[in-house]
Amino acid sequence: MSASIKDVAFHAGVSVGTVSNVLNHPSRVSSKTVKRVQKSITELRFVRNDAARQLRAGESRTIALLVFDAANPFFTALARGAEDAATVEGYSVILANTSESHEREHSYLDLFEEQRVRGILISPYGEVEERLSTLKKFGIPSVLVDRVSENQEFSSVSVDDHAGGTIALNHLLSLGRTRLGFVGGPLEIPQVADRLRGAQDALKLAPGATLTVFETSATTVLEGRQAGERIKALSPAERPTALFAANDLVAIGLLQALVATGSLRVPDDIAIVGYDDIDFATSAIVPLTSIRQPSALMGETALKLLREEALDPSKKPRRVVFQPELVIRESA
Amino acid sequence: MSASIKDVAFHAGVSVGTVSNVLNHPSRVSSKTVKRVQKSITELRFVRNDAARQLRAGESRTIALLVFDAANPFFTALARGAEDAATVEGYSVILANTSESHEREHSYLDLFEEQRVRGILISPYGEVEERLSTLKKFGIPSVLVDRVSENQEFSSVSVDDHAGGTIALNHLLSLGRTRLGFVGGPLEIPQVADRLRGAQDALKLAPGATLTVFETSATTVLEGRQAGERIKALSPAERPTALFAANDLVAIGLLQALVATGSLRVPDDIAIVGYDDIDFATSAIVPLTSIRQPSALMGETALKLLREEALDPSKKPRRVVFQPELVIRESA
DNA sequence: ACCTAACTTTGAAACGATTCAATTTGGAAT
DNA sequence: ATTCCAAATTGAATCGTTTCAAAGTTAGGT
Repeated sequence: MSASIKDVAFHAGVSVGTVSNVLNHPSRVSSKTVKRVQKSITELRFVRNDAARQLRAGESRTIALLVFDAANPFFTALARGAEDAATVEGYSVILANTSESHEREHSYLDLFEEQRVRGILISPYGEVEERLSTLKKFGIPSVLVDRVSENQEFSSVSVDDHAGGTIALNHLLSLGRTRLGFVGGPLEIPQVADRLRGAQDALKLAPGATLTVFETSATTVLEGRQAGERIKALSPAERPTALFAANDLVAIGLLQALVATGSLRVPDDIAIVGYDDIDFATSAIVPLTSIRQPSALMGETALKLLREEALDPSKKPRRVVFQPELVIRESA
Repeated sequence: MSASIKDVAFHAGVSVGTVSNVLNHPSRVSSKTVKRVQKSITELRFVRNDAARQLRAGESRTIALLVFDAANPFFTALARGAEDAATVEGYSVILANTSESHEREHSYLDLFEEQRVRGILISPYGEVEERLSTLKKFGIPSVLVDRVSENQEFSSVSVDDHAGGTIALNHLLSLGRTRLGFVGGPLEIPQVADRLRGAQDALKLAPGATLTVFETSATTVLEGRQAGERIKALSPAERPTALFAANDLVAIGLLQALVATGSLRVPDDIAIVGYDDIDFATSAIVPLTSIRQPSALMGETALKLLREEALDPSKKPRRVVFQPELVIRESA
């Protein structure tokens, strides 16, 4: 169908080796020949066959990014960071969406192995470390994203949720609020638990301040709104004057319950800090103060770690932990 | 590094041809041999090298899906539909994100051509039909998604926005409202214009009803809120009693302006219909009545059209247009 | 004019799978 | 025991690249 390197060689009157050199090591070829070959390439619309190149070279130039929820803004930002970094290195990133399915997670890993991708960036949904471990033995390294490796076998890029909790609480304390509340759950989710612990640890340094936990069964807008109703029903004396929500969705739910019906003012009566700094945070009824994770930077870093492992498979895994950042808007 | 078909053949004491047959045409091989070979395959952890297979077979089993905004819930749903359909056919889908960059759009098309993907599903960002046309000549078919082909050269899957507008307006009329408003813009965006025209055409059949257009400069929450402020400032006599928003983001902005400050009730004073039925529609302050597009079905259909073209490249392009659907919640 | 060193170009081998014509095997029928 | 046929198996050729040792070319110094 399309022209091969042989056709180009014939058309330009040189050998296939020379054409290949024009493609991969132009400095080895005289500039006159380079020009002639390139002319043939455009005339014949030659496009390198990646399968053949990869077969011979033994390694591909694609990196796979496997996430369990491609719709999550955090992951799309991360993907963009990884893609940018990959482009610089001459790699391309293909994105695959687990869609929170164990089966899909495995079948994509199978596909990537057949394709002999250069490496895998993965935000694991199920238990895959063992599988990744065999892949590593066969020359396909992985880097974990937004999750640390249980057995230290893999490099990882994550965010310090404990620090995020501390930052959020300190901000609320700095506003002079002392009757505080944490809204979110379930507390089994590591991220939620870490954020709460970070807040509690910050509290220890603030004598006189209290932190009540309002646990929810999920971190959704709906659960946030229900928690908000509970809080609104409290007497002014026991009602917290500041809330730290486990994520922005919960915070938006809180806003809806507290503000929409007009009974309380944010931040005057109750200050609110969210987490994640999603796009909707800016356009909430009251623009939301939130904790931002450096998602694009995380993607970029994950790619760099992957490249390190690809170059030297015996390299000791590195664990990179990013610090979150406070973004102040109007809600606190 | 990893075992090849030759290693498996040696280990099982058969020829490479037999191993290949076990992999691709098991019926041609005696069951005794099949078993023995499969044992060797698992013992050696043999995994087919896709590059070699593809080189020899001349065609890949991957389909590329290229969208300009992977974060848009509409596209992720569409992607899922396409993936499901692909799995059934034995194909896999890789997702690439243009990120609203012309350069990226082109470089991904280059990559796909090098990889000789089996076909491309694309929601074009820039002017790419010419490029797709050459790809088609070289055996890589494309199907346009959420956009129709200008020169009829490609199959496409889209949604009837005109009908969506009609459905929305008829619903508002059926609630007995006669002073209506359309909020959204810019009107140069084909989707927005079609929705408005659909609404205007429905209006013609309802004597006595009027439709005022409140144009915005973008379809965002912020613009929706500003439009809402303008509408709130109108005298009760001229204020519409029902609004049709060009999309859910605008509708959410309207809700914020009208409801959050407590002066008007939705739907009692003003009914609101959105468009797209995004996740946030359910969790808006007042759960939003909206127009849903069958995103997953669209992905599935796009994949089927692509397969048709892949099997018979001379096939005439087909244009599939889906009908949107009204989802009634509380806002109207 | 000749030698050398540096630079160019060549062409065959290799990557790992699939295909298919040719060969071998195993039974059934005689 | 012999013949014959279908079923099973073999192995060489092939896909399009890259690599690299070997051969060829050029120019500079004497």
